[in-house]
Amino acid sequence: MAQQGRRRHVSITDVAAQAGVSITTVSHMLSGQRPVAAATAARVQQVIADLGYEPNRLARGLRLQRTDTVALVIPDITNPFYPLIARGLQNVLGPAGLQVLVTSTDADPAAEEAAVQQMITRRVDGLAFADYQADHRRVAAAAEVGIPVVLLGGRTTRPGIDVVSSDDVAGGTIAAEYLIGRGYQRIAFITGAERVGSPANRVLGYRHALREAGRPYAPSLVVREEISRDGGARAMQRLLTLRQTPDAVLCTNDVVALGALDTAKARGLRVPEDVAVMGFDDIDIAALTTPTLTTVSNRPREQGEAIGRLLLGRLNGSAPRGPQRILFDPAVVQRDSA
Amino acid sequence: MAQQGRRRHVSITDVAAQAGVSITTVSHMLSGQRPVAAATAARVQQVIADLGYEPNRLARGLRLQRTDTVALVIPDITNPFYPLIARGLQNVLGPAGLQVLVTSTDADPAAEEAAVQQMITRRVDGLAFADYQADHRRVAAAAEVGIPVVLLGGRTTRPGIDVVSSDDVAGGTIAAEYLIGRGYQRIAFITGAERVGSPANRVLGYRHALREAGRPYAPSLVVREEISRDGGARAMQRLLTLRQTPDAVLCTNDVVALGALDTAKARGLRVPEDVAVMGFDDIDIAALTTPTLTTVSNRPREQGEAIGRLLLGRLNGSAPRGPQRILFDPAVVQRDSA
DNA sequence: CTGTTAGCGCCTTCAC
DNA sequence: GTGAAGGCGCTAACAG
Repeated sequence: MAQQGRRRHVSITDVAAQAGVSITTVSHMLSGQRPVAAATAARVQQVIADLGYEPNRLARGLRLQRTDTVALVIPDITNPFYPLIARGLQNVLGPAGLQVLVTSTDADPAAEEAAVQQMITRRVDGLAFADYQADHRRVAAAAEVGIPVVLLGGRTTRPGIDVVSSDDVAGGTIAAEYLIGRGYQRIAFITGAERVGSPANRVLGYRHALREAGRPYAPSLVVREEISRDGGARAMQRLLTLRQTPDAVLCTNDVVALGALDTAKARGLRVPEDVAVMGFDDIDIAALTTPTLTTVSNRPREQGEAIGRLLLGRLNGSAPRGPQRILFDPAVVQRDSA
Repeated sequence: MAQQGRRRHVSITDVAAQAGVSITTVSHMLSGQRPVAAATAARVQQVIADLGYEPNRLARGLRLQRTDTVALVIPDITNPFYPLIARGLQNVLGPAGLQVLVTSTDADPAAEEAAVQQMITRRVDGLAFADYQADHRRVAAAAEVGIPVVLLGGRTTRPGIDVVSSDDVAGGTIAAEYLIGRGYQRIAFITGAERVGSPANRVLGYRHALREAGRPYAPSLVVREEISRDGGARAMQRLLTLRQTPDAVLCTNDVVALGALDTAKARGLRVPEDVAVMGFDDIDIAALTTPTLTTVSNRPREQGEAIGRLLLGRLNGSAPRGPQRILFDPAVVQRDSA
C-alpha cells in the first residue's frame, strides 16, 4: 500500500546487496553494455521488481554529463499557439527519450533571463526559446556554455543558435493580398509596439503587398498595442474613431483578432459585412468563433517538430557546423470573418 | 562570443582554484550558510562572474535528495483547460523556487504510466496528475515511493494522494437550479457515455435539482454522446426529434455546447428564446460565441493554484497527516444563451 | 573565518 | 563472467 511518510528511494546498491552481486553487474544488466549470466540476470531482475527499484537520473546525469532534458521557454502557455509548439516538440523528442521542460515567462525580460539561467543550472541538453521579439541576446548565456539553442521566430542566426520561424514577411504579404483580392479598400493592421520580431515583419509584408497593388500606405491604419486580447480590443476601438474607418483589419495574431472581434461585436458591427477581421496563427479557437476567423496558418505543431529535429541533430552531432534556419511558408485559411 | 562546440561547464572546483580558496568557502558564500570574510566574498564573486559559473543542480539534487521540481502530467496540453491549470500551478510554485515539468499523455494509459515512472526516476519532489477518469491507480507507484501526489478531478483520496476537483455534483445542481429559476420547463442534458467521472456527476447534480424542485425526471431528456463539438451537434439533433422538445439544454462542457449551438443555428432556432443552451467550464470561447454562452465556471487557474499549495504544504511538512481533498464551488456565469 | 572529507547514486575503466 | 574503485559536482559535518 501507499506510504504516508517520506521513504528513502532504493538505490542500485540496495539491489546489488539483495541480489548478492556487485553494483557493476546490476548496472550492466540494466544497460546491456556487457553480457551477464542468464541466472544472475534473472535474479537481479527479480530483486529489482521486488524492491521497486527506479534508477536515479540525477546520478546518471551527473556521471554522463547529459540529462536527456530539453527546455522550452515561451511567453504564455495560455496562448494556444504555444501548447501546439510544445506538442510538436514533444512529438519528436519523446520517442528519442527526451523530456521537455516547459516554462512561461509572460514576456517579462527578467523572467526570461531567470528561466534561461535556471535551465543552465539544470544542465538541459538543449533549449528552445520564444519571445515576441525573438531576441537572440536572451539566450546568449546558454549558447555560450555550449547548450544548443533554437530560437522560435528569430530572423538571424548566431553561432550556436538555430532559428525556426514562419516566414512572417510572406505571411503579411499573402494576408494583405487576400484582402485586396476580396475587394477591401481600407485595410488596417493591429500590431505590437516593438519594431522587430514577427509582428513587425508581418507589417513589412503587408506594406509590400499594398505597394505591389498600387495602394497607398496610410500610417494611421497601423496601430500598435499590447499583444493580447485586450490590446486587440483597444486597438479596434481606436481604429473606429478614425474619420475614415477601415473595412478590413489584419491582426498580428489570432488572440489579438479575438479582441478586435470583441469590440466589433460590442459596437454592433457585422463581421465581415461592416468590417472584416483576419488573424495569424490559426489556433483552434479560430474555427470556433462566430463568425469563424479567417487567418494565416503558421503550422505551430510542425514548427515545434522542426525545433525538435534541429535539437536532435545537434545532440547526436549529425547537424552541420554552422547555424541553421528553417522557414515555414504561411498559407491563408479562409473562413467567414474576411 | 558564443561557442560552436561543446564546452565543459565550470564547476565549483574551478571557482575555488581560481579564487584561491576551498570549495567549502565558495559553497557557503553562495548559500549564505555561514559567514565569509568580506574580502574573500568579493574575490569569489568576481571569479564567479569572470568564469560565468552556474551551479549544477543535478549534483546539488543528488546531495540534498531534493530537486525543486514538480511534475504536471495532463491528458492534453492543447485543451485550453490544462494550460490554465499549469499557469496556476506555476504561479504558486515559481515563487517558492520550484520548477514545473509538464507532460501530455493523450489520455493513453501506457503513456500515463511511462510519464509517472519517468518522473520517479527524475526524483521530482511532487506530482500533479490529471486524466479524464481521475484514476488513483495511475499514480500509485509515485505515492508508494513517498512522492506527494495531487490528483486533479479525483473523487476519493488515498494515503499519500490528495485531491483537487471542481464539485461536479454541485455544478450540475446549480446549473439546473439556474435554469429552473429562469422559468424553463423541459430541461435536457447532453453528457458523455461513461457512467463515472465529471460528466456523470454533473448529471447527478441535475437530477438532484429536479427532485428538489418537484420536477419529474425524464430519461429521454438525457442524451449520451461523444464529448466533442460534433457530438453536441448530434445530440441536439436527437433532442429536436422528440415529440416534446426541450426548452433548455445543459451540455456537459462548453465545447459540447458549441455543437448544440451549431444545430440550433442550422435549424433556425433562436437562442435562448426558442431553446436555451448552457455549458460547463467557462473556457475563453464561451464569451465569443453568438449568443455568448452561459456556463458554469470551474476556475482552472485557481485549481492549479490549489494543487500548488497542497504540494507546498506536503514539501515543507506543514500539511496534516491524512490525505486532503479540495473541492471548488462552481458558479454560474450568466451570459446570453440561457 | 576557513579547510578536509565523506558521501549522494551511477557508469566505466581496469583488473581478475 | 564478475568486481573494485574512481569520480561527476555539490553540501555539511567535523576540525582547526
